[in-house]
Amino acid sequence: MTRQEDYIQAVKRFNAFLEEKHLRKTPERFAILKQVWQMEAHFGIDRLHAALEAEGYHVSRATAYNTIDLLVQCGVLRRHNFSSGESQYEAAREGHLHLICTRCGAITEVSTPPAMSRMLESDSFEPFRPAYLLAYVYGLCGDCAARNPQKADEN
Amino acid sequence: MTRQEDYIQAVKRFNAFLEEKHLRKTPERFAILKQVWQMEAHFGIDRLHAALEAEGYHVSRATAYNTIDLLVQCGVLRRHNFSSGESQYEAAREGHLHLICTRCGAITEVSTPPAMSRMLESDSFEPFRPAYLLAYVYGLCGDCAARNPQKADEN
DNA sequence: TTTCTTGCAAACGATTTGCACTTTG
DNA sequence: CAAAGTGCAAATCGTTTGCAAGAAA
Repeated sequence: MTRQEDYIQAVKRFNAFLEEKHLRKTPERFAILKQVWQMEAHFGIDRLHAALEAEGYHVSRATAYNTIDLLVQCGVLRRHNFSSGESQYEAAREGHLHLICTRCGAITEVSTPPAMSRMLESDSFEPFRPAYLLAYVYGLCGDCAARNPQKADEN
Repeated sequence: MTRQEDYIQAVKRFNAFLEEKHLRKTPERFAILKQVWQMEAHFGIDRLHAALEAEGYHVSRATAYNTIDLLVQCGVLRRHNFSSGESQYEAAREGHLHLICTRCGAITEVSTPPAMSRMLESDSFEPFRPAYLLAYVYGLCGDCAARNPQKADEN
């Protein structure tokens, strides 16, 4: 699926969500959704807000928070609370997880091993009904591991 | 391994860590580690701090933060940033993941499917050297799913 | 005695909230 | 029109920081 197709799906889904919940379709909400698709993989509210301003489109921070929240609720975005600081968002797509270096904080993405994805489809968690999975592997990135040949800080 | 044995291991590990990093073995640090072992599964700094006060042991919030941080670094504790609010901590133990209800926020733990644990031992992430995994499955808990027979909010 | 720690309180920063004004349905 | 959404600024609240006093090494 292309980025463009993804975006169209996202708009559809957002529309459906707003209708189902009897929420209003304001221009701000769709402007934000559009901007979200122009952002790099991970972004915080601040960068999103700045990007909108840069395009000459002004929305209040409060509205940005509100809308992003709706986008997370309807499954278009995923929220990551990496370090305790700004939350990071990214377009929802399955099949990838985050490798987080405990020494330098670098975050890289890799595709999810199939065993892991399969897990979600099974009934392993009855009566819990899984929708999506967020997984974070902590350890040392290649660079830090090279600098510190002994072993990881944690385990 | 019993809770008691776990605690002894944790103290050992913390000691080794402090020595290796040339950090000091203050009574506050060990009092906090001890209290951590009396807490329920998940706790935040506030509850930890209150529990210490209740036992008549006073440490400043700053020290609590500092020590908890060291305990996370040395692998005795894991930090979870669930909702954007207070971080939650728990004693490190492998083999379990969190089910998070997107409707009511309830969090339950289940043991990790073996396929997932195995993943960590493989070289799947070279050159990244994995130490531990945190995984969160989002969806509807049994109760919320029952109340909302259609489907999950997100996917 | 040197350096690390602690406690306290002030500073920070991300997120939330209250309220008057618009806008959607 | 009624109800919801927006912008703004003030309020929250978890976490961090600066600094003087106290302990570990």
